[in-house]
Amino acid sequence: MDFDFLNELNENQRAAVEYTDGASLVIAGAGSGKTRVLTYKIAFLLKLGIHPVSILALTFTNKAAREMKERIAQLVGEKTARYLWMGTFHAIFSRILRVEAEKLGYTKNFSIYDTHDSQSLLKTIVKEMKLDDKVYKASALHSRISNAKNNLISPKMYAADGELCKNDRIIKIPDFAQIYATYCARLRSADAMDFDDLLMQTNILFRDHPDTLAKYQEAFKFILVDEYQDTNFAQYLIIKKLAEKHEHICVVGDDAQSIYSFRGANIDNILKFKDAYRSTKIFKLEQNYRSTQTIVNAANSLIDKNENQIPKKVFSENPKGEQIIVNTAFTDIEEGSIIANKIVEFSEKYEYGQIAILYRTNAQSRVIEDALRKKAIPYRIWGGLSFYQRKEIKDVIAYCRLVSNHHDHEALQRIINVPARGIGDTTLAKLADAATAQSSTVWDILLDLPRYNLPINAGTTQKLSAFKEMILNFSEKIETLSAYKLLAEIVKTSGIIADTYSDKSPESQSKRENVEELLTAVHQFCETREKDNQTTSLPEFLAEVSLLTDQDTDKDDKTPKVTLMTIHAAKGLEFKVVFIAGLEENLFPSSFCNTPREIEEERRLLYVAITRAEEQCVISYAKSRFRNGTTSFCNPSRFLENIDEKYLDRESIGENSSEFFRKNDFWMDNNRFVPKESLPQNNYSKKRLSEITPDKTSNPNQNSTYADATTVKHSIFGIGKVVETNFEAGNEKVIVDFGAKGTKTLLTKFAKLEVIV
DNA sequence: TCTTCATAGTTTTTT
DNA sequence: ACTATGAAGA
Repeated sequence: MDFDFLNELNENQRAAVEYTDGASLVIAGAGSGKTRVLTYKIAFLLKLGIHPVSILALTFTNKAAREMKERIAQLVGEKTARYLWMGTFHAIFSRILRVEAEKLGYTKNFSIYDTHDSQSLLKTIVKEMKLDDKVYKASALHSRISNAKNNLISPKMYAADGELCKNDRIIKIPDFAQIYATYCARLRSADAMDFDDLLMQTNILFRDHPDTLAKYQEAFKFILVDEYQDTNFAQYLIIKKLAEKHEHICVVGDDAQSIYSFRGANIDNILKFKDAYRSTKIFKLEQNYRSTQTIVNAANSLIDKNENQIPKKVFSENPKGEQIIVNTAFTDIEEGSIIANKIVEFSEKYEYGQIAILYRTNAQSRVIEDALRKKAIPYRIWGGLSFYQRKEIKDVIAYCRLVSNHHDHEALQRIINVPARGIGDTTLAKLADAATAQSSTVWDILLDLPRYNLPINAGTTQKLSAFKEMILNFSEKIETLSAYKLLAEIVKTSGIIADTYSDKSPESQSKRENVEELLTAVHQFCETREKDNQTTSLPEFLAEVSLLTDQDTDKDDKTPKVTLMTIHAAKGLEFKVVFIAGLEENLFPSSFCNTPREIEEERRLLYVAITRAEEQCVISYAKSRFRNGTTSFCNPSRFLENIDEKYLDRESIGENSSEFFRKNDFWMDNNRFVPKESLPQNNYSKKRLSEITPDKTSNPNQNSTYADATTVKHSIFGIGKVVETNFEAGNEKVIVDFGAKGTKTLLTKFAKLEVIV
């Protein structure tokens, strides 16, 4: 047998890979080849003859699962790798829950409520209970419920817990337990689970059905868990139960990279792993292959300031490398410009694709984007508003959900009047009230509308009936049509995007394209499943798509681009050059942090950010920043003091900031400081000025960001030349000649144009 | 009932 | 800045 690939591992890595006797904990420092150990271990097991379906490998994101599967496929072949149980906790256990749904009182087509659905449901409940929605905020309630579920506290247990209820009274939400109970009841009647249910219901399944548990214990001979430091109690317990029989469990993680406690992740899971599994053997991977010595040492000097951690000494034998550059900017806008300039400088040595800009919050991306666009630096953003969160996509998905599960109330509520068909809020409220009164669902009311004698006029009754018939008609085709064909029919006959055909605005255009993109995705789904001789019904597509929240749009554009993303999203990735922006108090660490424990997590977050860099790391902060509608002054982050000064190179202090401040040479525009000259070739001051005092009589081009005849690139239309620009109601419009693709009018705030130099 | 306009409230990180 | 809700007009 061919085990040559093991030679690519160092001694510790290899030991971890080859150990298959009992439980093992792999403590893997940043860049120490954690993923490699995991993939090779799975490949090793497969080559030993273990059948892929008896290996369960759990990852933190869909992307991680996908990539790991690809790498394993390279080692053992695609045909074998395909059968691995590999995916996120949520994806894997939703699969199992669909199979076992009836045991828990759900159907196999249960809906999955996303965060938005959950909060919308909570709002309804708060309203129904006539509580103050300012005291009972949906987001706060939801995170509380999420917390409870992740700790496996059911509504009953919650209500019975004196401590918890007393605490609720103290923070003035005494009715929380009741809300929680109603929320769960509503989910159940809608035949829906929220994200946290996927873990909680799995636990209930395993608790109440020992035979089922035994079946999966037997099935999964080997269990591997990636990013174990970020598991919560519900996940811990699922693993514990599944692994009980064979204790062939291997978890990999790094306590120094635990950054998801806000989601219930419990760092104790990794710190106390050896207490949970008595046979535990611990492997430590301490050699960092990714980064320069300077970067590793700087990161170490930072993380040393944390009290709670497993002792380890990560080291690098790579070249010493450059120092970490620290830049100070006067404003957030200038920060963006400094970063853009630096990228231009680096671009002689590095490709854009090797550069990443990381930040604490998504909101920070905007100014950076602006700066990059000015310099014509191509970039792509990860996260933010993802494809599946767009209105039109959510609408289409809601149709699918209602078609496969008539009791999905959030879906029904969303689309009963999309497109407008004369069924307004009042009518829906009448239906919903009746449903609550009958303790059934709106759909049940619709099925037998005349019987309930609701005060709804004949016209509306007719419309409701038509809607019901339409959905029923779709539902009838679930078995006979593929997901693609059915979805195409839904899009066509429901008229969701009908109005966008008559409208030539870029918004409608992009709506249509997004829906078409979704159709392409379904098409691909069907094709792949057909190849594997699997069925391709709509509910099956839905089951997959409900958990595909982000970053599935890897449009295979070949052009190298600078990557922008939050640090959380960057976990597990690496880049030659990493910029970390916004190192300011109240931003990083976030102002939401109060306890030392929370500060430690933020410090770990910066540790994660720094250790993404292979060769160059550039940190920056601004002295003033536009946030929440106002400009506020900020102080440099305390974490800057935490990094040993000898690894830092503080550049360009005051070079073009404080001086300008002194000279008063900046615009104070809408409470925002805009340095006049600090940005090379910038048009900000002009642009801003034009926005305050739109002057239609003057030549509009003078105010524009895009001069006439500028060559620009549009993601869809390609390369074109600017013909005309103007401002209308503060919106910048450009007319661009795309040659063969025609001349288009674009709103610059929607169309992301790149300036081509 | 739908559309438009105005106002208010809110912004950490994600499956 | 941006969205989400509410009020007024069509």
